[in-house]
Amino acid sequence: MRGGRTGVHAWAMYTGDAAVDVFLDVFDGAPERQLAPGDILIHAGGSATDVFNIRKGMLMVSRVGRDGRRQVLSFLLPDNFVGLTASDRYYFTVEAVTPSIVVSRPRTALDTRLAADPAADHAFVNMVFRVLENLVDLTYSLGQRTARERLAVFILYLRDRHRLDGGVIDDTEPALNRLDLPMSREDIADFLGLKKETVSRSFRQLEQHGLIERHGSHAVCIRDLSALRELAGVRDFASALRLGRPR
Amino acid sequence: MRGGRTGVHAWAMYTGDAAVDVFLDVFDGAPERQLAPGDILIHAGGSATDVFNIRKGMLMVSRVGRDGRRQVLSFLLPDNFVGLTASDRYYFTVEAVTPSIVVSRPRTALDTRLAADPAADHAFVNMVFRVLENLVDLTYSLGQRTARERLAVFILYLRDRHRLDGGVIDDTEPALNRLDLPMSREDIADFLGLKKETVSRSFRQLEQHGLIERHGSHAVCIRDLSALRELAGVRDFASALRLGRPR
DNA sequence: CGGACCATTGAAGCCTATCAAGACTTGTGG
DNA sequence: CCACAAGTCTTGATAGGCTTCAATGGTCCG
Repeated sequence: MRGGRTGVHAWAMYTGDAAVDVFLDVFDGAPERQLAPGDILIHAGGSATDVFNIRKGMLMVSRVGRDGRRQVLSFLLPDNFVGLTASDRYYFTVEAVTPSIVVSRPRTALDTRLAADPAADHAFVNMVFRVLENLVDLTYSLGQRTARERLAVFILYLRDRHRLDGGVIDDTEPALNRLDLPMSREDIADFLGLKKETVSRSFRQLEQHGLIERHGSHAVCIRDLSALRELAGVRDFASALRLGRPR
Repeated sequence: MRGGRTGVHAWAMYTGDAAVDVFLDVFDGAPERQLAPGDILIHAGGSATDVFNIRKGMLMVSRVGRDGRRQVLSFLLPDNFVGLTASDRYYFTVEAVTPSIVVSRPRTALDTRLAADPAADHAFVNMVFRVLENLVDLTYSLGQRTARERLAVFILYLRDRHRLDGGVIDDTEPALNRLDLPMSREDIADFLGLKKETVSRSFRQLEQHGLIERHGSHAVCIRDLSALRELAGVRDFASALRLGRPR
């Protein structure tokens, strides 16, 4: 088993419950691979032979249309899982945002593991459902929320994932309010269904309204957490208890 | 086992592969329930005790924010499955669009069935993955496509689901080009992340460009299928072989 | 037949995209 | 370590698409 880590995240912006995702132990002793920013881990259209687990760094899942439009589907952090599809080909691309380390296994190894252990199988299905819920949240954002609201949601998600990655339980821990944004403005834009200029402007607006403070272009500090939550409509998220959602 | 039906659909706009979703037999002999248009089958926030299978009619899955904004997540047709969540509460609402018949089972009955039969379990997980892929397609549409493009996608999805429901294999069957749209303009709008006026105008534009022909407000006829596919960017869909996607 | 609801259409406004320029970062090589 | 170059981010001006507001027209049901 892997240490005491609890995260399964996976894929979409899963932000946690404390259940141990036991199936992740299929990656114990798996070969590691290093990735530099921009390196491609999974090519859309490629044969879906392997599944992956993130060990270090940050990656990005996206889908690109042939005219170049790109929808970023999620950012991946340590302990996240990627690679499974319903068919035999990947239908998304995964690339490194920061220098990263991933481990891989043949898809069959996971299948074997899940078939042999009902508990692992159950944990796996549960993870997939959480991924689905996160994608529903993204869908709601893209379909219904304004640019500023989407950015507020994005900042809160990063905060929460940062919290879980650090193993921090206390949601009021002040250190959580300093956030790293290693991805580019364009990556954020493609995730939120906006253009990079709009993302810039929305950052500025949040700053002007006193919700955040920018430190360079790749870090922010949250100044008014509850106002940010209000703007993001945290109460409307799919998964309970995440992001400090009020009941 | 239920007849020769192949659909699993579920939830998002799943439009098919021919695999038999064996786990659906848990619904054999399950109690039926009739629903009138507007009737609520699942209330967001309610205890997630049951799972459902659609027998007749059309239903709609949505998520509503407390300020009234609503994102429709999918339309459900016969043989579709709904009701499972990662937690113990539903985080979405399901309501009838047309007069419908559904069957239900306790969630535990499904769990038991899946635990006892690896084949059923595998089929189930596979279905969930297809649902995920469909939701990714919707996400791409909401984040990247224009109003007209989204509407084109929508029409093609309905056509394909209609095809599968009717058990039609031949994609060129002319009868497929007449489509029913039982839902309201507002339902379509909330599905596509638009306003109902924009949906109306987009219908008109598609008609003016000769892609479709309107017959009243609840039926359309496809006039130029390949142009519609081009506009929709069918080639960019997640699942292969659906909607007559060119390779 | 009348009324309520839904859909369509028009006009104006707003938000985001686009185009363009300038400021800042970052990485590299001298 | 500094300087320069390339890329990225920010900011401004303008344009376009979708929304909003408003009114008309159509459809369904009592």
